[in-house]
Amino acid sequence: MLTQELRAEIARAAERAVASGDLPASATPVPPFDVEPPRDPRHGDYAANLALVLARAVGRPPREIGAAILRHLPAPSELVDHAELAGQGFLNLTLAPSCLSRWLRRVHAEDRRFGHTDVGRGRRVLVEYVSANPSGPLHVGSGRGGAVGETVARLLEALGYRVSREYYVNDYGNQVDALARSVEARYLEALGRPAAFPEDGYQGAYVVEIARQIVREHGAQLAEVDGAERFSRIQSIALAAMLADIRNTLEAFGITFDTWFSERTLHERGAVRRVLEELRERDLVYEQDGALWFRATRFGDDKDRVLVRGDGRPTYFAADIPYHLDKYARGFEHLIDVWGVDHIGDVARLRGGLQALGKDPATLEFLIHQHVRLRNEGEAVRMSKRTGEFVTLRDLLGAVGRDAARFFFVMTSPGAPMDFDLALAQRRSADNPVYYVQYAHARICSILREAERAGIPMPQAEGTDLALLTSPEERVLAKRVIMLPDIVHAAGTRREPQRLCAYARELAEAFHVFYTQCRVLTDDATLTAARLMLVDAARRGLRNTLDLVGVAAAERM
RNA sequence: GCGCCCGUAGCUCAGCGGACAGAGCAGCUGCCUUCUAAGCAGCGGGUCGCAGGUUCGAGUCCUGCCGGGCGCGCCA
Repeated sequence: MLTQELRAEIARAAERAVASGDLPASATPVPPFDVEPPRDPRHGDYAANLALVLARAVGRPPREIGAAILRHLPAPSELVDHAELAGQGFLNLTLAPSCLSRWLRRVHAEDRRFGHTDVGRGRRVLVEYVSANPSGPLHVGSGRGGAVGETVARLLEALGYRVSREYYVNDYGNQVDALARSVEARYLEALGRPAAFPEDGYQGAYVVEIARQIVREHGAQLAEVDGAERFSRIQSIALAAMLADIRNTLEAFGITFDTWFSERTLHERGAVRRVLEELRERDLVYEQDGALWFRATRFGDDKDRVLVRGDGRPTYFAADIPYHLDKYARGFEHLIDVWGVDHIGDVARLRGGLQALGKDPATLEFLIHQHVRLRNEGEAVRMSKRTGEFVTLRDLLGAVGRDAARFFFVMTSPGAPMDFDLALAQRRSADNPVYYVQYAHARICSILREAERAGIPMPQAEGTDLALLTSPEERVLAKRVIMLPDIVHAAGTRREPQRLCAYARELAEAFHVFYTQCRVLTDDATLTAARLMLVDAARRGLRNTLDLVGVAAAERM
């Protein structure tokens, strides 16, 4: 990362200042400090706050410290053209032309890997997301979880982690039982037989559709078999149908999971029972009112939690503990659960359950995303899964397309509730920020096609004089492109995928401004070569950013 | 009542303890015989919910309050 190079350069200057007696020894070891682009372009390309950070420890005014560091900072150098002391003690740096050139060449050399780093060092991370109950089609809230989870997974891969994507299938318990009873009733109805539709049943048309599918494939045959057997067979058919639908929808959304983990298997192979026994041995459970309770309050939860109900059936929580133990057992060092806000109350108990069994809470992380409020021309769209009146993720994809949906879901902070206005997103117009970014990419591709048509060869990294790129528009574009590694690092380590969308927009803006000010294909062959390399670097930066968000980098629009 | 999250321009939202708080939309004004006008340039628009505190420095961190959302089940 460029900021790391600059940070190291400034830290070395501070060390030299200490060595020469210009700064007291208390300035070393050099503490962490920020190097970032200032808001005001008059403050240079990057600003460092080391002098301000050191003021307290050194006991001297920041400007005095900054002046001492500045005296030992070589400039002009290959990295920094010039540096100046400003404001309360900022060191404002202007990058050397050779620095921009070197990084632009790096963009070409690394191509699809530009922006990637290796802070993860191959550590294994499991990202679990979506994990919606297979009792109905995915709704738009799952779309947000999917987009956020997928982008976080891609960010972590770009940071050098080995990432696995997992969907936890709740194929056990009340909800899938209700699904099976609903399908069973519709099946019997379809055969013209009397059937009472269950009170807690799912009303949606998809239930009728699954019932029809069973009629097509099995006729009346299943109606003849014994009740328990029939229920079980219908349940597995219904489950398979729902999961196929969910999987297809997610694939259309650009998301593919490595693992679909079945909750049922945890019960069947005794993993739930073993965890209960272990908790009992450690005296972390007690019986009350016929139920088995976990002493969650010992681990920071605000009340104890039921593991086994009075009727002997384990709760969802009881299976969640062995599920997460299984993740660790499979070799993952760090777990990220991307959950909807409706599960926020379950975080403390799961954290407590795993802590009780010796797992380090720091290795289990929750990324909670808030609700999506659907709107149509500003008016709220009512949704209810039970009555079947809701907008599915598939509906959304059909209406606004995958690119707009992915970009919109990632664009806002996961922690803030978001409004998704269907009518607005359906208007395929400039209102939509995703087009602004895609359009920049398409324009670059158009220039490259035009260059090819005119027989202008793509410049080679060696022999192209990038020092010709001196106008403000060219420098801003170059600087934005080479920021990508820092952006990916911040977005990934802080789990703030929305930074990618903000950056994509800024990079596109820098290109559009450049485009209106600077002509790429000119009679000047050396300038043309330099600008071709610049826009080709911008193309790679935009494409790599959009790849992380899951949005297509359109070559024509 | 308790817990978590959110309060930033008319609307939807960005904003990494740093310098004069930004974008898009909406409104108004200009710019296409030249690589895509899905673009660019400009004009307006703010007590960053309120009050304290920490800090050289707070929209950002801490505390309290106000407003909103979600959760607080032997549902998932």
